[in-house]
Amino acid sequence: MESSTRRQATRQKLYEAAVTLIAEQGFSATTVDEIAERAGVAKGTVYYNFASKSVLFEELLRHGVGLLTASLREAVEKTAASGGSKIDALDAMIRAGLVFIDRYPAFTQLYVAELWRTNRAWQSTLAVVRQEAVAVVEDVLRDAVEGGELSEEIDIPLTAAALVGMVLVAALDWQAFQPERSLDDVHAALSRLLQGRVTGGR
Amino acid sequence: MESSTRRQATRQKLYEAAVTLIAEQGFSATTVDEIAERAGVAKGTVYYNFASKSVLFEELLRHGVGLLTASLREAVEKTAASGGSKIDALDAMIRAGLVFIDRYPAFTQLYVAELWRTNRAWQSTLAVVRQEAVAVVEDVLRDAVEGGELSEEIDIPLTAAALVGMVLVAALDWQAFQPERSLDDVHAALSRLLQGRVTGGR
DNA sequence: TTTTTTGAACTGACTGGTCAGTGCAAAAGT
DNA sequence: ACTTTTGCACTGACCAGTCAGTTCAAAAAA
Repeated sequence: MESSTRRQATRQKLYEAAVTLIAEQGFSATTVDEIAERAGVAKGTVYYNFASKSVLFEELLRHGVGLLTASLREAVEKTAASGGSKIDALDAMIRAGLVFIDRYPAFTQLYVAELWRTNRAWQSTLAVVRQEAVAVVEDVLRDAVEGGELSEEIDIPLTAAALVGMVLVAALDWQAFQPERSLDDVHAALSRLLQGRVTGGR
Repeated sequence: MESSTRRQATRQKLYEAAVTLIAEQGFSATTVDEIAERAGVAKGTVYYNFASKSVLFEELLRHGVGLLTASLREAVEKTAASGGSKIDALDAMIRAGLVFIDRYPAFTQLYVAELWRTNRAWQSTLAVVRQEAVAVVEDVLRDAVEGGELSEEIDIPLTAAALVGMVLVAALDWQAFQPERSLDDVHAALSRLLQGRVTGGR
């Protein structure tokens, strides 16, 4: 419907306004009035589209992680389609992660800031979407072990977490403290670490 | 004398109260009343000891990162004293980082949540203490390159950031989503990644 | 007509920060 | 010895301001 797309557009504007404000200030410090103003809509519109400030935030989280997950999956599929190894798929995911963070730095920032918090209303939502994203990495690691590309000794959940952390923190640090570097620089450094070309690797 | 230690003890109690509350709820969502109550002092005492809620938080950040930095440095020195290589020093720092996060999970959580935020009062403070901590890692990497243990091609700032991220995220994920794992498990997984024993490493 | 948005007024709960006053141990005064 | 003063550390009621959420009549799309 036409009506549906109009609402959709309004919601999108609210997402974009909320994500930057919350990334900068945090959830509690961001007021609904600010979000409405930045989105260029009336306050009433916020409450017409979302039941509450928390609900807006939760849907924003789902929306954002959905984009990331799709992007990671796409990277894996493309690698497979062009006959790459599982290690190539891991490398492609690193790049996809960097591109995502480069495109949506505010979302990433906010995600990291909230992920490990406890006692928050959206904690369970967050645990679910996190698992969806991490699972993509874990699946590739698992396939790589089964295919003999990786040692059977590796600890899949922990290694996946470490890889995600490597990308996440390197990218955020890049944006915040070394913005002059290029995406390729960052990718090269991470790739090197992944492939054991930092510490000799025997 | 006596008075000074009394103040010190009160400030310590306030740090401990603030760190868990802010880690759970975030800075803005945590009220000064809550901090005072958890510390077992009156609200006025908070303002007797700290100029404002923000100042309390800033000093808390300095205090905590100071502990971490000291711990990392100690790990490096011990390795050097027992004749270990620079790679051994890196590994020892990984463990020291894990031990720190295990001991002060709330602080770590709060640090990560605030580190990449912009437009916050304590942003500059945070940039300074971050650099102090990261510099310890960078120094070891630099020594390792000079000593020929690491390739000259590695990008020291980016690799340092990636290593820190690897430890940080793996540890927080361990605490939040896989608490049944042991510190040794996590250390082993990270060690393997560092030493290129995940992706064959040729 | 129906859906969506507007925008301003209002409420009630909550919060950072203030300040006059309390308790008390050590120093000063006698 | 004993009284008085000093000032540090702490207290908690209080205030002025803020914010999420509500309401609603009217306008603007579609």
